[in-house]
Amino acid sequence: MKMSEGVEWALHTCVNLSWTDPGEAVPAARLAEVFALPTAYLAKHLQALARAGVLISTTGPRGGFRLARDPGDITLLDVVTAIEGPEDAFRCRQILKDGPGGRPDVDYRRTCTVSQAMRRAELAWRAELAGQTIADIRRTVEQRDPAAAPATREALR
Amino acid sequence: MKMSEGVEWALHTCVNLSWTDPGEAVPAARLAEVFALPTAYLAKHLQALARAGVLISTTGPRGGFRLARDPGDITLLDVVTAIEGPEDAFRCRQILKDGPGGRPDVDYRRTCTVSQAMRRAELAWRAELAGQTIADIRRTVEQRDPAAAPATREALR
DNA sequence: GTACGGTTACTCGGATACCGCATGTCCGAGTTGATGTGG
DNA sequence: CCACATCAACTCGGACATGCGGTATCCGAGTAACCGTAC
Repeated sequence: MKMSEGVEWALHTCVNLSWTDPGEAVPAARLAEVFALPTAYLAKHLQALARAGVLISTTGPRGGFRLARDPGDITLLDVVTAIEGPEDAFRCRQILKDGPGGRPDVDYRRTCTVSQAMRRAELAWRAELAGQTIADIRRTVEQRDPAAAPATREALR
Repeated sequence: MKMSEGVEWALHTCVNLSWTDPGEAVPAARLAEVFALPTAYLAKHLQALARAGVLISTTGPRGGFRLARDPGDITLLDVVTAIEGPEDAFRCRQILKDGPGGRPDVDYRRTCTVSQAMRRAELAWRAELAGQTIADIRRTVEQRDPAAAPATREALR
Protein backbone atom coordinates (compact mmCIF):
# COMPACT_ATOMS: atom_id res chain seq x y z
CA MET A 1 0.00 0.00 0.00
CA LYS A 2 1.79 3.07 -1.24
CA MET A 3 0.33 6.52 -1.65
CA SER A 4 1.18 8.35 -4.83
CA GLU A 5 4.15 10.64 -4.56
CA GLY A 6 1.96 13.29 -6.17
CA VAL A 7 0.12 13.79 -2.88
CA GLU A 8 3.22 15.25 -1.27
CA TRP A 9 3.83 17.46 -4.30
CA ALA A 10 0.23 18.62 -4.37
CA LEU A 11 0.07 19.50 -0.69
CA HIS A 12 3.28 21.50 -0.71
CA THR A 13 2.25 23.21 -3.94
CA CYS A 14 -1.12 24.20 -2.48
CA VAL A 15 0.62 25.71 0.54
CA ASN A 16 2.94 27.58 -1.79
CA LEU A 17 0.01 28.87 -3.81
CA SER A 18 -1.61 30.10 -0.62
CA TRP A 19 1.35 32.44 -0.24
CA THR A 20 0.93 34.03 -3.64
CA ASP A 21 -1.48 36.77 -4.67
CA PRO A 22 -4.87 34.98 -4.84
CA GLY A 23 -5.73 36.65 -8.12
CA GLU A 24 -2.54 35.69 -9.89
CA ALA A 25 -2.01 32.32 -11.53
CA VAL A 26 1.35 30.53 -11.42
CA PRO A 27 2.50 28.26 -14.27
CA ALA A 28 3.21 24.63 -13.50
CA ALA A 29 6.80 25.10 -14.59
CA ARG A 30 7.36 27.75 -11.94
CA LEU A 31 5.69 25.64 -9.26
CA ALA A 32 7.81 22.62 -10.20
CA GLU A 33 10.97 24.71 -10.16
CA VAL A 34 10.54 25.46 -6.46
CA PHE A 35 11.14 21.85 -5.45
CA ALA A 36 13.06 20.76 -8.58
CA LEU A 37 10.20 18.47 -9.63
CA PRO A 38 9.54 17.12 -13.13
CA THR A 39 7.34 19.81 -14.64
CA ALA A 40 5.11 17.69 -16.84
CA TYR A 41 4.37 15.17 -14.14
CA LEU A 42 3.54 17.80 -11.56
CA ALA A 43 1.27 19.41 -14.15
CA LYS A 44 -0.58 16.12 -14.46
CA HIS A 45 -1.37 16.14 -10.77
CA LEU A 46 -2.32 19.80 -10.80
CA GLN A 47 -4.77 19.01 -13.58
CA ALA A 48 -6.34 16.44 -11.29
CA LEU A 49 -6.65 19.07 -8.58
CA ALA A 50 -8.30 21.39 -11.09
CA ARG A 51 -10.79 18.68 -12.11
CA ALA A 52 -11.58 18.18 -8.42
CA GLY A 53 -12.28 21.88 -7.99
CA VAL A 54 -9.34 22.55 -5.69
CA LEU A 55 -7.43 24.62 -8.23
CA ILE A 56 -8.46 26.78 -11.18
CA SER A 57 -6.40 26.55 -14.35
CA THR A 58 -5.94 29.31 -16.90
CA THR A 59 -4.30 28.89 -20.30
CA GLY A 60 -2.26 31.33 -22.32
CA PRO A 61 0.18 34.04 -21.21
CA ARG A 62 -0.09 35.02 -17.53
CA GLY A 63 -1.94 31.72 -17.11
CA GLY A 64 -1.28 28.84 -14.77
CA PHE A 65 -2.87 27.50 -11.58
CA ARG A 66 -4.36 29.25 -8.57
CA LEU A 67 -6.37 28.12 -5.56
CA ALA A 68 -10.06 27.79 -6.32
CA ARG A 69 -11.10 28.98 -2.84
CA ASP A 70 -9.83 30.16 0.49
CA PRO A 71 -7.01 27.95 1.91
CA GLY A 72 -9.11 27.52 5.04
CA ASP A 73 -11.76 25.80 2.92
CA ILE A 74 -9.36 23.30 1.36
CA THR A 75 -8.86 20.25 3.55
CA LEU A 76 -6.04 17.77 3.24
CA LEU A 77 -8.68 15.20 2.38
CA ASP A 78 -9.73 17.29 -0.62
CA VAL A 79 -6.19 17.16 -1.97
CA VAL A 80 -5.61 13.50 -1.20
CA THR A 81 -8.91 12.48 -2.77
CA ALA A 82 -8.19 14.54 -5.87
CA ILE A 83 -4.89 12.73 -6.42
CA GLU A 84 -5.66 9.25 -5.14
CA GLY A 85 -9.28 9.01 -6.21
CA PRO A 86 -12.36 8.50 -4.07
CA GLU A 87 -12.03 4.76 -3.56
CA ASP A 88 -10.99 3.27 -0.25
CA ALA A 89 -7.63 1.59 0.07
CA PHE A 90 -9.33 -1.57 1.34
CA ARG A 91 -11.75 -2.86 -1.25
CA CYS A 92 -14.00 -5.69 -0.19
CA ARG A 93 -14.06 -8.34 -2.91
CA GLN A 94 -16.86 -10.11 -1.08
CA ILE A 95 -15.10 -13.42 -0.82
CA LEU A 96 -17.77 -14.44 1.66
CA LYS A 97 -20.03 -14.97 -1.34
CA ASP A 98 -17.93 -18.01 -2.23
CA GLY A 99 -17.65 -19.14 1.40
CA PRO A 100 -19.88 -21.54 3.34
CA GLY A 101 -23.38 -20.11 3.60
CA GLY A 102 -22.56 -17.26 1.23
CA ARG A 103 -25.55 -15.67 -0.51
CA PRO A 104 -25.18 -14.14 -3.99
CA ASP A 105 -27.84 -11.50 -3.30
CA VAL A 106 -26.16 -10.00 -0.24
CA ASP A 107 -23.90 -6.95 -0.56
CA TYR A 108 -21.04 -8.01 1.68
CA ARG A 109 -19.32 -4.68 1.18
CA ARG A 110 -21.82 -3.41 3.73
CA THR A 111 -22.53 -6.45 5.88
CA CYS A 112 -19.15 -8.20 6.14
CA THR A 113 -17.70 -7.63 9.61
CA VAL A 114 -14.13 -7.54 8.34
CA SER A 115 -15.07 -4.99 5.74
CA GLN A 116 -16.78 -2.84 8.33
CA ALA A 117 -13.76 -2.92 10.62
CA MET A 118 -11.45 -1.85 7.82
CA ARG A 119 -13.87 0.83 6.78
CA ARG A 120 -14.01 2.18 10.32
CA ALA A 121 -10.25 2.58 10.29
CA GLU A 122 -10.33 4.41 6.98
CA LEU A 123 -13.03 6.72 8.27
CA ALA A 124 -10.78 7.64 11.19
CA TRP A 125 -8.02 8.37 8.70
CA ARG A 126 -10.29 10.49 6.54
CA ALA A 127 -11.65 12.36 9.55
CA GLU A 128 -8.13 13.30 10.58
CA LEU A 129 -7.36 14.54 7.08
CA ALA A 130 -10.64 16.43 6.82
CA GLY A 131 -9.90 18.17 10.10
CA GLN A 132 -6.92 20.06 8.76
CA THR A 133 -6.79 22.63 6.01
CA ILE A 134 -4.11 24.16 3.84
CA ALA A 135 -4.45 27.29 5.98
CA ASP A 136 -3.61 25.26 9.10
CA ILE A 137 -0.46 23.92 7.48
CA ARG A 138 0.52 27.37 6.30
CA ARG A 139 0.00 28.87 9.75
CA THR A 140 2.15 26.25 11.43
CA VAL A 141 4.93 26.63 8.88
CA GLU A 142 4.88 30.42 9.29
CA GLN A 143 5.21 30.09 13.04
CA ARG A 144 8.12 27.68 12.79
CA ASP A 145 9.97 29.38 9.96
CA PRO A 146 8.97 33.00 9.30
CA ALA A 147 11.35 33.14 6.35
CA ALA A 148 9.51 30.43 4.43
CA ALA A 149 6.64 32.56 3.17
CA PRO A 150 8.72 35.44 1.74
CA ALA A 151 11.29 33.05 0.30
CA THR A 152 8.60 31.05 -1.49
CA ARG A 153 6.84 34.16 -2.72
CA GLU A 154 10.15 35.30 -4.15
CA ALA A 155 10.77 31.95 -5.81
CA LEU A 156 7.37 32.12 -7.49
CA ARG A 157 7.77 35.70 -8.67
CA MET B 1 -3.52 3.93 -3.12
CA LYS B 2 -4.71 0.37 -3.12
CA MET B 3 -4.30 -2.15 -0.35
CA SER B 4 -3.26 -5.65 -1.32
CA GLU B 5 -6.11 -8.03 -1.82
CA GLY B 6 -4.21 -10.41 0.41
CA VAL B 7 -5.25 -8.42 3.47
CA GLU B 8 -8.85 -9.42 3.01
CA TRP B 9 -7.86 -13.03 2.47
CA ALA B 10 -5.59 -13.01 5.51
CA LEU B 11 -8.17 -11.51 7.84
CA HIS B 12 -10.92 -13.93 6.86
CA THR B 13 -8.50 -16.83 7.03
CA CYS B 14 -7.38 -15.87 10.53
CA VAL B 15 -11.00 -15.74 11.66
CA ASN B 16 -11.56 -19.15 10.11
CA LEU B 17 -8.49 -20.54 11.87
CA SER B 18 -9.82 -19.19 15.16
CA TRP B 19 -12.75 -21.57 14.73
CA THR B 20 -10.62 -24.66 14.36
CA ASP B 21 -8.96 -26.72 17.05
CA PRO B 22 -6.01 -24.55 18.19
CA GLY B 23 -3.65 -27.51 18.22
CA GLU B 24 -4.47 -28.64 14.70
CA ALA B 25 -2.85 -27.14 11.64
CA VAL B 26 -4.79 -26.60 8.40
CA PRO B 27 -3.10 -26.81 4.98
CA ALA B 28 -3.17 -23.75 2.75
CA ALA B 29 -5.07 -25.71 0.12
CA ARG B 30 -7.92 -26.34 2.54
CA LEU B 31 -8.00 -22.72 3.68
CA ALA B 32 -8.07 -21.52 0.07
CA GLU B 33 -10.84 -23.94 -0.80
CA VAL B 34 -13.21 -22.24 1.65
CA PHE B 35 -13.34 -19.04 -0.38
CA ALA B 36 -12.30 -20.52 -3.75
CA LEU B 37 -9.02 -18.61 -3.67
CA PRO B 38 -5.84 -19.44 -5.65
CA THR B 39 -4.02 -21.80 -3.32
CA ALA B 40 -0.44 -20.86 -4.10
CA TYR B 41 -1.07 -17.14 -3.82
CA LEU B 42 -2.90 -17.45 -0.53
CA ALA B 43 -0.02 -19.59 0.70
CA LYS B 44 2.35 -16.78 -0.15
CA HIS B 45 0.43 -14.42 2.13
CA LEU B 46 0.17 -16.99 4.88
CA GLN B 47 3.93 -17.36 4.77
CA ALA B 48 4.18 -13.61 5.37
CA LEU B 49 1.90 -13.99 8.37
CA ALA B 50 4.11 -16.80 9.64
CA ARG B 51 7.23 -14.64 9.26
CA ALA B 52 5.45 -11.91 11.22
CA GLY B 53 4.69 -14.33 14.05
CA VAL B 54 0.92 -14.29 13.55
CA LEU B 55 0.74 -17.86 12.29
CA ILE B 56 2.85 -20.94 12.84
CA SER B 57 3.59 -23.17 9.89
CA THR B 58 4.25 -26.88 9.99
CA THR B 59 5.51 -28.98 7.10
CA GLY B 60 4.82 -32.56 6.21
CA PRO B 61 1.66 -34.64 6.63
CA ARG B 62 -0.84 -33.20 9.11
CA GLY B 63 1.00 -29.93 8.63
CA GLY B 64 -0.29 -26.51 7.61
CA PHE B 65 -0.95 -23.23 9.38
CA ARG B 66 -2.38 -22.43 12.78
CA LEU B 67 -2.70 -19.28 14.86
CA ALA B 68 0.47 -18.49 16.79
CA ARG B 69 -1.42 -17.12 19.79
CA ASP B 70 -4.85 -16.41 21.18
CA PRO B 71 -7.18 -14.65 18.70
CA GLY B 72 -7.68 -11.94 21.31
CA ASP B 73 -3.97 -11.13 21.05
CA ILE B 74 -3.95 -10.76 17.27
CA THR B 75 -4.95 -7.28 16.21
CA LEU B 76 -6.06 -6.30 12.74
CA LEU B 77 -2.97 -4.11 12.61
CA ASP B 78 -0.79 -7.18 13.11
CA VAL B 79 -2.33 -8.82 10.05
CA VAL B 80 -2.29 -5.69 7.89
CA THR B 81 1.33 -4.95 8.77
CA ALA B 82 2.36 -8.53 8.04
CA ILE B 83 0.90 -8.33 4.54
CA GLU B 84 1.51 -4.70 3.61
CA GLY B 85 4.79 -4.18 5.39
CA PRO B 86 5.66 -1.75 8.16
CA GLU B 87 6.07 1.35 5.99
CA ASP B 88 3.53 4.15 5.99
CA ALA B 89 1.42 4.74 2.91
CA PHE B 90 2.58 8.34 2.81
CA ARG B 91 6.35 8.48 2.45
CA CYS B 92 7.95 11.87 2.80
CA ARG B 93 10.50 12.33 0.03
CA GLN B 94 11.71 15.49 1.74
CA ILE B 95 11.18 17.72 -1.25
CA LEU B 96 11.68 20.67 1.10
CA LYS B 97 15.39 19.92 0.88
CA ASP B 98 15.31 21.20 -2.70
CA GLY B 99 12.99 24.10 -1.85
CA PRO B 100 13.90 27.65 -0.84
CA GLY B 101 15.81 27.63 2.43
CA GLY B 102 16.05 23.83 2.44
CA ARG B 103 18.88 22.38 4.50
CA PRO B 104 20.52 19.07 3.53
CA ASP B 105 21.24 18.14 7.14
CA VAL B 106 17.64 18.35 8.34
CA ASP B 107 15.47 15.21 8.48
CA TYR B 108 12.26 16.58 7.02
CA ARG B 109 10.51 13.29 7.57
CA ARG B 110 10.23 14.43 11.17
CA THR B 111 10.08 18.21 10.88
CA CYS B 112 8.01 18.83 7.74
CA THR B 113 4.54 20.03 8.73
CA VAL B 114 2.87 18.28 5.82
CA SER B 115 4.58 15.04 6.70
CA GLN B 116 3.49 15.35 10.31
CA ALA B 117 -0.13 15.96 9.32
CA MET B 118 -0.17 12.90 7.11
CA ARG B 119 1.51 10.86 9.78
CA ARG B 120 -1.09 11.94 12.32
CA ALA B 121 -3.80 10.61 10.02
CA GLU B 122 -2.03 7.30 9.58
CA LEU B 123 -1.62 6.98 13.33
CA ALA B 124 -5.37 7.39 13.73
CA TRP B 125 -5.83 4.65 11.15
CA ARG B 126 -3.38 2.34 12.89
CA ALA B 127 -4.92 3.03 16.27
CA GLU B 128 -8.30 1.98 14.97
CA LEU B 129 -6.83 -1.22 13.54
CA ALA B 130 -4.86 -1.96 16.70
CA GLY B 131 -8.04 -1.59 18.76
CA GLN B 132 -9.71 -4.60 17.25
CA THR B 133 -8.65 -8.23 17.37
CA ILE B 134 -9.49 -11.36 15.46
CA ALA B 135 -11.49 -12.43 18.50
CA ASP B 136 -13.63 -9.28 18.23
CA ILE B 137 -14.40 -10.02 14.60
CA ARG B 138 -15.19 -13.61 15.40
CA ARG B 139 -17.52 -12.65 18.23
CA THR B 140 -19.45 -10.21 16.06
CA VAL B 141 -19.79 -12.73 13.26
CA GLU B 142 -21.02 -15.40 15.67
CA GLN B 143 -23.68 -13.05 17.03
CA ARG B 144 -24.92 -12.10 13.59
CA ASP B 145 -24.78 -15.55 12.02
CA PRO B 146 -24.60 -18.45 14.48
CA ALA B 147 -24.33 -20.90 11.59
CA ALA B 148 -21.06 -19.45 10.34
CA ALA B 149 -18.76 -21.07 12.88
CA PRO B 150 -20.02 -24.67 12.52
CA ALA B 151 -20.23 -24.33 8.74
CA THR B 152 -16.63 -23.13 8.53
CA ARG B 153 -15.41 -25.80 10.93
CA GLU B 154 -17.07 -28.38 8.72
CA ALA B 155 -15.50 -26.90 5.58
CA LEU B 156 -12.06 -27.13 7.17
CA ARG B 157 -12.50 -30.67 8.42
C1' DG C 1 -4.02 59.35 -28.65
C1' DT C 2 -7.03 55.48 -29.38
C1' DA C 3 -9.13 51.45 -31.36
C1' DC C 4 -8.47 47.35 -33.68
C1' DG C 5 -6.68 43.33 -36.10
C1' DG C 6 -2.92 40.15 -36.65
C1' DT C 7 0.82 37.83 -34.72
C1' DT C 8 3.40 35.60 -31.32
C1' DA C 9 4.50 33.34 -27.35
C1' DC C 10 2.80 31.04 -23.61
C1' DT C 11 0.03 27.60 -21.04
C1' DC C 12 -2.76 23.77 -20.26
C1' DG C 13 -4.61 19.14 -21.77
C1' DG C 14 -4.68 14.71 -23.25
C1' DA C 15 -2.28 10.99 -25.77
C1' DT C 16 1.83 8.27 -25.47
C1' DA C 17 6.16 5.22 -23.48
C1' DC C 18 8.43 3.20 -19.42
C1' DC C 19 9.04 0.82 -15.10
C1' DG C 20 8.28 -1.23 -10.62
C1' DC C 21 5.29 -3.72 -7.74
C1' DA C 22 1.29 -6.64 -6.92
C1' DT C 23 -0.50 -10.75 -8.79
C1' DG C 24 -0.23 -15.48 -10.02
C1' DT C 25 2.24 -19.99 -10.69
C1' DC C 26 5.55 -23.67 -10.27
C1' DC C 27 8.89 -27.11 -8.56
C1' DG C 28 12.21 -28.59 -4.97
C1' DA C 29 13.57 -29.34 0.24
C1' DG C 30 12.17 -31.13 4.38
C1' DT C 31 9.29 -33.60 7.49
C1' DT C 32 5.97 -36.64 9.23
C1' DG C 33 3.19 -40.57 9.25
C1' DA C 34 2.59 -45.15 7.50
C1' DT C 35 4.28 -49.69 6.44
C1' DG C 36 6.56 -53.78 6.39
C1' DT C 37 9.98 -56.69 8.55
C1' DG C 38 12.70 -58.82 11.91
C1' DG C 39 13.28 -59.94 16.66
C1' DC D 1 3.45 -58.17 20.10
C1' DC D 2 6.98 -54.53 19.65
C1' DA D 3 10.85 -51.79 17.77
C1' DC D 4 12.91 -50.02 13.95
C1' DA D 5 14.33 -48.88 9.35
C1' DT D 6 12.47 -47.69 4.95
C1' DC D 7 9.37 -45.57 2.08
C1' DA D 8 6.07 -42.58 0.34
C1' DA D 9 3.09 -38.82 0.48
C1' DC D 10 2.25 -34.40 2.00
C1' DT D 11 3.31 -29.52 3.06
C1' DC D 12 5.75 -25.38 3.08
C1' DG D 13 9.24 -22.24 0.99
C1' DG D 14 11.36 -19.62 -2.21
C1' DA D 15 12.38 -18.92 -7.22
C1' DC D 16 10.14 -17.81 -11.63
C1' DA D 17 6.40 -15.41 -15.19
C1' DT D 18 2.75 -11.90 -16.03
C1' DG D 19 -0.30 -7.71 -15.92
C1' DC D 20 -1.54 -3.35 -14.34
C1' DG D 21 -1.13 1.08 -12.30
C1' DG D 22 2.12 4.76 -11.00
C1' DT D 23 5.83 7.43 -13.17
C1' DA D 24 7.55 10.27 -16.67
C1' DT D 25 7.40 12.68 -21.15
C1' DC D 26 5.91 14.98 -25.33
C1' DC D 27 3.32 17.57 -28.77
C1' DG D 28 -0.96 19.85 -30.22
C1' DA D 29 -5.14 23.09 -29.15
C1' DG D 30 -6.44 27.20 -27.33
C1' DT D 31 -5.87 31.70 -25.35
C1' DA D 32 -4.31 36.11 -23.79
C1' DA D 33 -1.05 39.64 -24.26
C1' DC D 34 1.58 42.40 -27.31
C1' DC D 35 2.57 45.22 -31.26
C1' DG D 36 1.99 47.69 -35.28
C1' DT D 37 -1.10 50.29 -38.06
C1' DA D 38 -4.85 53.03 -39.35
C1' DC D 39 -8.02 56.51 -38.03
